[in-house]
Amino acid sequence: MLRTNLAFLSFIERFYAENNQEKNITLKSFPSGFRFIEQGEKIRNIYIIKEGITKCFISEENGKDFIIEFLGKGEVVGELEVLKRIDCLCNIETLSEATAYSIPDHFFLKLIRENIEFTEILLQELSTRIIQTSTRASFQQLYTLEYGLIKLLRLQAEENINVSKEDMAAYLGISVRSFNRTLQQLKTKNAINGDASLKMLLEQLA
Amino acid sequence: MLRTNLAFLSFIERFYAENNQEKNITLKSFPSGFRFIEQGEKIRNIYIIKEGITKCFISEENGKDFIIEFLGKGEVVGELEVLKRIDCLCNIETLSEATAYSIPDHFFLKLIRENIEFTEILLQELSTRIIQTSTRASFQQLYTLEYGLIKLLRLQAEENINVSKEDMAAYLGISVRSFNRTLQQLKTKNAINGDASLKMLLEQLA
DNA sequence: CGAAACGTTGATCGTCATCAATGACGGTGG
DNA sequence: CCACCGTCATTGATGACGATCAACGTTTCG
Repeated sequence: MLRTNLAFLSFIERFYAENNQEKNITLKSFPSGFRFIEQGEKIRNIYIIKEGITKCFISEENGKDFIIEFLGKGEVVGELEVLKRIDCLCNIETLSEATAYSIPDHFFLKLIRENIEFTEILLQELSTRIIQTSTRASFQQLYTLEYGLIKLLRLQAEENINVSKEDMAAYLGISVRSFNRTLQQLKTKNAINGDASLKMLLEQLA
Repeated sequence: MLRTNLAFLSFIERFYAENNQEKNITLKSFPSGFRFIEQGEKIRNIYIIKEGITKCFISEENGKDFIIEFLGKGEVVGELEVLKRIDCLCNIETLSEATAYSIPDHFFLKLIRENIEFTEILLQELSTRIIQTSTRASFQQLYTLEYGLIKLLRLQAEENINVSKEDMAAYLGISVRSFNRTLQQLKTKNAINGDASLKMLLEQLA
C-alpha cells in the first residue's frame, strides 16, 4: 500500500549531484498536509519524492474521495499528465513533512528521449502501477469489505506505517463510520487467526 | 471500454513489412473463444493485436471473474509480464476470430533499448492504461451499480460494439442475474433521459 | 496559587431504518 | 435446452441521530 521506488530515487539523486549544472532539477520542501498537486489543474513539473509520505487520491463529484495509493521514497507523480498532456487526474497531498525533486516537463521528456536508463526505470514504475491498480480493483470489486479490510491491515502491519483512519477508509472507498464498524465486526468475530502482529494492530484500532 | 492503439499497430505493421528479415515477428491467428494467455503461466512472447476483439480478465480464487478491459486493434498484451519477469496476471481470450503479431520477449526488450519511437508509443500505452484503470476503480468503488451500468451502456453505445451479457456483467464485477436485474430497474425507473442511442440499447437488452 | 468544576470539541459507538446487491428456486417462453 | 424473470429471503453496506468518553483548556472558588 505504500509504494516506493528506490531505483528511481538513486538515479535522480546521482543525476542531481552530477549533471545538474543547468539547474533543471530543484529540490522542494512541503509541510505536512500540503496539497502540491491539485486535481484538474495544469502541471508543468513532475516530482520525485525524496523523503516523506504522500497520498494520491481522486475526488469524485459526489464528494467522496478514493485513495489510489500512498507514495513514498522514489515515487514519481505528474508524469502521466506530462506524457499525455492532460490536466491532473488526482490530488497529491503530503501526510508528513516531505521533500521532492521537481523536474520541468520539457526536461522530463528530454530525459526519456536521451537516457535509456531513466526510461527503463520509468517503464518499470508504470508497469508496477498497472499491476497493482488492476489487481486491487479486481479484488475490491469481487470480495466483501471484510476481506478488503483484512488485506489492508495486513499490508499495513507488514510495512509498519501508520495512516489515519480517515485515510484507510478512503483507501477502501468507504466512510469512517463504515470503517470503524467493520473493524469492530472483525474483532468480535475473531476473524483473524494466527497472525500476531495483525491481531495487535486490530486491538489497537478497534 | 474497448481500448485500441492505432499508433502501435501501424508501427508494428511497418516494422513487420520492412525490418523482419530475421523473422522475429510472426503473425498468428486464433479462433473465437480461444484463450491464448492463461493466468499464472509463464510467457515468452508478447502479442500485438492486429484484428479482432479480446478480453483481458482476472479469475479470482472465489471463482469470480473481473474483466480488466476489452482489447482491440493495436493493443499489446504480455508486456508487463516480460518487463517485470513475472507470471501472467490475467487471462486473454478472443471474443471473435483474431490475429496478432507475436514478438519474442528478448526482441521486445531489444526494441525498447534500441528504438525510441517504439518506447514512446509503449509509454503512451502504459500511461493510458493507468489512467483508465485508476479512474474506473475509483468510479466503481464510489458509485452504485446503477451508475456503473449506465456508464457502461453509454460507452458501449458510443463505440458501437456488442459484448455478451456475461462479459458485461464480468466487467462490472457482478453476476448475470444481477446484471439483468439492474437493467430492468433502469428501464422501469426510466432513468435514462435524453440520449436516444442509449435508450435503444437498453430496450434491446432488457 | 492550586484544585475542582465546567464547557468545548472531536472521535467513537449503539441503535434503527433503509438501501444495495446477492443467491436460490421455480416458472415461462422461445 | 437455455436464457430470462418473478419472487422471497438474506446479506452487505450505509446514513442518521443521539449517547458516551476522553482530551484539553478555561473558569471559578477555597
